[in-house]
Amino acid sequence: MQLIITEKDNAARRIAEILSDGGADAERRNGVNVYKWGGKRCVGLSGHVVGVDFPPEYNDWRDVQPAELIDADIVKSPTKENIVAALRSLAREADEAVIATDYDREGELIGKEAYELIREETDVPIQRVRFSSITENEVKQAFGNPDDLDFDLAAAGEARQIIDLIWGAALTRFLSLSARQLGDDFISVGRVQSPTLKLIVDREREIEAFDPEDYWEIVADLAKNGSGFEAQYFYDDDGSEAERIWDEAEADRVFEGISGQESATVTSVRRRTRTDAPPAPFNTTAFIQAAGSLGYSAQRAMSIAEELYTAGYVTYPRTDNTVYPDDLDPEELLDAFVSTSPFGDDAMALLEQDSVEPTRGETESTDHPPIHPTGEFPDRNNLSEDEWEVYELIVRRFFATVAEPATWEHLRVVAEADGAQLKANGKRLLEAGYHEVYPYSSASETHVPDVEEGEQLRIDDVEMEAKQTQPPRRYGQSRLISKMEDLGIGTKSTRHGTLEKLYDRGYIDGDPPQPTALAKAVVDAAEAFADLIVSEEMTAQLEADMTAIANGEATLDDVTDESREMLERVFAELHDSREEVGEHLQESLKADRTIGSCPECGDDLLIRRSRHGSYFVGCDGYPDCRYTLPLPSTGEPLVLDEVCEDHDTKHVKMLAGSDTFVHGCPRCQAEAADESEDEVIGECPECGEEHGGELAIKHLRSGSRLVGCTRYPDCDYSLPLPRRGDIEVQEQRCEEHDLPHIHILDGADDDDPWELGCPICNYEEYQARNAVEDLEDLSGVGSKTAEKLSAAGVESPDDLAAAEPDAVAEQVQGVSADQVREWQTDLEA
DNA sequence: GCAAGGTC
Repeated sequence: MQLIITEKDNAARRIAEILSDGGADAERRNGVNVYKWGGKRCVGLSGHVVGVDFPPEYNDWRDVQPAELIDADIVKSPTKENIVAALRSLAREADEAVIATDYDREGELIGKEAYELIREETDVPIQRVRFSSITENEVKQAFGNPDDLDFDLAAAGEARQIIDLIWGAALTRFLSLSARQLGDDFISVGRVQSPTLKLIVDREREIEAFDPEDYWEIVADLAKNGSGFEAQYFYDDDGSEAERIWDEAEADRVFEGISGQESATVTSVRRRTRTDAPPAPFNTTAFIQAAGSLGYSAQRAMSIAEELYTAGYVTYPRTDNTVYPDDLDPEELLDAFVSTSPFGDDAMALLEQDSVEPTRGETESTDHPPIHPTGEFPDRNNLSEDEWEVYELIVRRFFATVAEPATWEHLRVVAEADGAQLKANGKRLLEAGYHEVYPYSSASETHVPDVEEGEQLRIDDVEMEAKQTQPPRRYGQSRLISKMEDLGIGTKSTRHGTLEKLYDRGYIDGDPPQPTALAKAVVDAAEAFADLIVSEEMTAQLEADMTAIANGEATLDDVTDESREMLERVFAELHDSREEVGEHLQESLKADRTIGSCPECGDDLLIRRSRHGSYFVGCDGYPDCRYTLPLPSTGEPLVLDEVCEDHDTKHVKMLAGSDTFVHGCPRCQAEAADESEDEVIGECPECGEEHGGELAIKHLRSGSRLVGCTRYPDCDYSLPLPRRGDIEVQEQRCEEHDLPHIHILDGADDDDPWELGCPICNYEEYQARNAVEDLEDLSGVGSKTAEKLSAAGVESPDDLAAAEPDAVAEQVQGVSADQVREWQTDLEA
């Protein structure tokens, strides 16, 4: 039997299809898909299935000096047990193996990992095939000319793994230990995350150091016949054009001069035609950027693209390539859209062009094509709105890459008034070209009328605007990702994840991301003692070393030994500064948690964590001062820059994924609760009859509101109410529970309140909805299936776990008993 | 529990 190994299941399926001429069957082994036909088996890995780490005796951070990690052994162990087991068992049945992982460095290393696992089972021949895209031609060609694994290239990848682990782990542990941050809140550094963080911190430093300067600009409204347009004053500044006037008296003088004139005389008219080339095919970075301008975060854009890829609608979304491969026939792909809505007309128009010649970007690589639609067309109803919007972006980008350039007419008019020059730049779209099919890049025109030299233009109005120079802008997420690409740090698959990591570590917050005091302290410390780890130079050096290993000019040991020596020197320096570094980090951690000063003793008011893990606001003077304020029980608190004017206290935001909300000033929240009175609305269903408990609308000091029993804490019956909006009790009462209906006014539109209805009914509906949503979250239960299940009485994961598989299969069309058993196994896990 | 790199 011949065993074929690919990097992912998707590639395994497609290669099996090609090599078997569509005759392959799929079976499962250890939960892994295996495709079989004739004497062949094809299995997909899931990227790396083994990982590097230190031996277990190095696991205790307190027991091991961080520097000891530098010379510690490094062991490889399976990270995907089921796949490794499937591979081993297939290997025992094989009499030859072929490695068909991606055609790049990491693919070669993943191939070597598979090679070593197979070698532990058998000594059958193992070959390597390489192809740059999974098409019939390329794949058959590659399998007809197998080669050997490139162990030097794989070793280059291993050197990276080792260096990243040693530097990252040793320095991360050092900083975490020095600041006594050992729990979930450890302080991390790494070859990619730290230079990225430094980009953000450096920009913030520029913004903080920025000293704004005053300047003035003068704009005149000119008119020819009835047609008005704006023209801006400019002057010659050492051969270049300048609009900003730095001296107020000078600005006044120019302003008065122009204002005293009735008209301006045209001194020059220049017309130019400019072509505006269509964009290059999408690589990951360009895609993230385009999705970013539609409002998607980098992470969200990638996760939608991955779903579209898994569903078969778009190609692999992780790619650097910006040149379509030869085997992509653009006309054939356009054809696939001709009969679809809403793309049919555009596809037809593109096919009618004289030629369909795609644009080419700068990077051509061998692993995956640029992101483009596959031609498999989704049913719009099966996609969420976001998925559809991103799909449309990818389709339209493909359209744009095969469309004609746009042409613009630029018209520049200069007129003179009182010796001052005024300019107007007009822009008119002559040929829309690719803009017809790609509405995402701006095609807006600026109107300037046709004029001739010597013509008089009426001056309708003149304005002088006082302005200030602005600090540089913070980098947005997609800007950071393209900056990372420019600097060569991270990869197409990891850059968006690195940003996510910086958020998780408490280094940045908000969008555009803003660094915390901790982030600044980490960058300070690294700059002082381990400059390399915050510099893109580390990656550049590593790349050069890896190239040398791949070319056989250096060995893995040469490179890793040298790197170990450099890190030894870093630790020699760090040794004496451990306390100083730790103190600086701790001060910054405290600054990030400080919201103001204590109203009772004036000490710092901090966000603290109780022994049970819940957050609250407490005084730094504890135990002498016992002032506290509660915080909401959901989410992680984040201190905002915004300050409450009444209490000189910073606002707090609670981060809880999609339930994130701004709590505001904790003192205001507590005071509002103290001043509010409970409003009784009915009898407590739990203890009303027996003890006379009543239900009341209550405001808690933590900012939450609820309908709860007046006998609390003897009776803890309660129903949650929304955190925001005015609560309005209605006349209308619920017949079943004898409680008044409730409306929530969010202030935006008082005529259209949120009609909550009876609080008990509302809460019951809310719970039922949540249960069905939990059902949908189970892998394999789509929203349609969840609907059908709940119609059959299976309304929550608990119901499903308790259900009789055969009975469910009988009641719900399209669901088998085996399927139900599989869900039940997942539920137990 | 540390990194970065694959993949889901």
